[in-house]
Amino acid sequence: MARPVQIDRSKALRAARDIFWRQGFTTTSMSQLLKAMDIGSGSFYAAFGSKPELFAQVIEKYQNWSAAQWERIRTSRKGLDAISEFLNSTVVDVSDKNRRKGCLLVNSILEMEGVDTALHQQLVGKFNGLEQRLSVCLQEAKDSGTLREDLSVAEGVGYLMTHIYGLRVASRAGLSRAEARQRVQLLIRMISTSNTWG
Amino acid sequence: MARPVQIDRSKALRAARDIFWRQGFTTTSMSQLLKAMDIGSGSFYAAFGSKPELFAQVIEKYQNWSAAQWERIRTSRKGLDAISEFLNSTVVDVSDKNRRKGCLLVNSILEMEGVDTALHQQLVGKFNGLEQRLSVCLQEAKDSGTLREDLSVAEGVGYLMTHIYGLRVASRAGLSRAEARQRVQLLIRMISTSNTWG
DNA sequence: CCATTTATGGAATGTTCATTCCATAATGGC
DNA sequence: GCCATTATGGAATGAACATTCCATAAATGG
Repeated sequence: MARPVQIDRSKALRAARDIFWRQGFTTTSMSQLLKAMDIGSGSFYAAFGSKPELFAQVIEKYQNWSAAQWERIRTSRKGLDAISEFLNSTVVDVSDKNRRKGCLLVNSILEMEGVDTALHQQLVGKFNGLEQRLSVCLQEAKDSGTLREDLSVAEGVGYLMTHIYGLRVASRAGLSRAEARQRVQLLIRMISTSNTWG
Repeated sequence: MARPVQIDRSKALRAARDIFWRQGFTTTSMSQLLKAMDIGSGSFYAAFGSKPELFAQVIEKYQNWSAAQWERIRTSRKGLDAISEFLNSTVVDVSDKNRRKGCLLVNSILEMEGVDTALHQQLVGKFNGLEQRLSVCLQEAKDSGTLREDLSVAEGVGYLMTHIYGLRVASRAGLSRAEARQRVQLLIRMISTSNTWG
C-alpha cells in the first residue's frame, strides 16, 4: 500500500557502531554518519530518532553481543580458563590490526564523563555485569585451588577489571595483538597458584 | 609605552587544563574555555594562538609536571618502592574526589585516536619516557631480589603500563581513591618476591 | 493504471562553533 | 596631560553542526 522500507537496519547499525567506535560520539558528525550508514537524513530520523538515540541503540547492541560471547565461553570453560579465554577473545576485537579501536564501552565512558552524566552512569552500569561474571569464575578457581592462595575473590575482581580497562586503552594507544596476548597470559599467570608454573 | 598584559598566564593555563581534563578537547567549546580562563577572545588569540595550540601547551605543561614529580620520588626511593610511591601519588590526582578526571594524557590519547593522528602519536610518545623509568626501577628490583623471580623486566613494564592505564580509566568510571590505593598495593604485591609476604 | 500512502535524500533552517575585527581601555614617554 | 602603542572583550563573521522540510520515488489496493 505504501513504499516499503529500503534500509537494512542491522547493516546500518553495524556501520554506525564502527564509526562511533573509531571516532567517538561527539567527533562523529551527522554527515559522516549518514555517509557511513549509506542512508539519507529523512530515513535516518524516521528509523533511529536522533543522533543520541542511535548511539544508545548501538551501545545496547554492542553490549548484548559482548554478553552473548561470554555465555558462549561459559558453556565450555570454568574458573581461570573462562577468564583467560574471555580476555583473549576481547583482545582480538580490541586490537583490530589497522584500526586500533579499543573498546566502545570504555571509550564512551571516558568521553561522556562530565559531558552527559546520565549516559555515563548507564555505561558504567554495563560493567557491573562483567564484574559479577568475573566474580563467579574466580570463586570457581578458588574452590578448585587454581587461584593464588593469598588472593581474595574481591581483590581478584578489582585486579582483573583494572587489566581489562588497561588492555583496551593500551590497544588504542598502539599495542599490537601479539603483545596484548602476552599481557593476558602474564596476568593470568600472576593470579594462578604458583605450583602451576613451578 | 603601551598597555601592559593583564593575563595571568599560568593561572589561565591551569584553568584550561582543568576544563580540558574534565571535558576533553573536542567537547570543550571556546565560550566555555574563555569563561573558565576568565579572559576575552582577543587576549586569548594574542596569548595562545588557537584552541589546538593552547591544548598543546597545556599537554606540555601537564607532562613536565608529571616528569618532575617522578624525579622528586626518585631522589629518595628505588626499585619497587619508587614505583609504588609513583602510583600512589598519581592515584591522588587521578581519583580527585568529586571530579573523577582520570588522566589528561590517557583521556586525550583515547579521544584523539582516529581524529588527529599527529597529536595522537605525540601523546603516545609521552608514555615512552614513563616506560623507560619503570624499566630502570624494575631492573633495580631484580638486582636487589625484590622482584618476583619468574618475572622479566620487560614483562613487568607491560604489566605496570596496563595497570597504570587501567587505574586511570577506572577512576574516571567512578573508582574511589581508597579502592584505587588498594589496587596499587595489590599490584605491587603481585610482582614482589613471595617471601616478602609469606 | 490511477490513487493513496509512506520512504527517501537533498535542500533549507536555525544554532553553535572557532576565529577575526574593532572601538575602547590602559599604560609609558614626552 | 597628551601621543603612541598595545591589550582587551564584545560584536561580527563564516563555516559546520544537528535537525526539519519537502518534492519526488516506490510500492499496493482498487
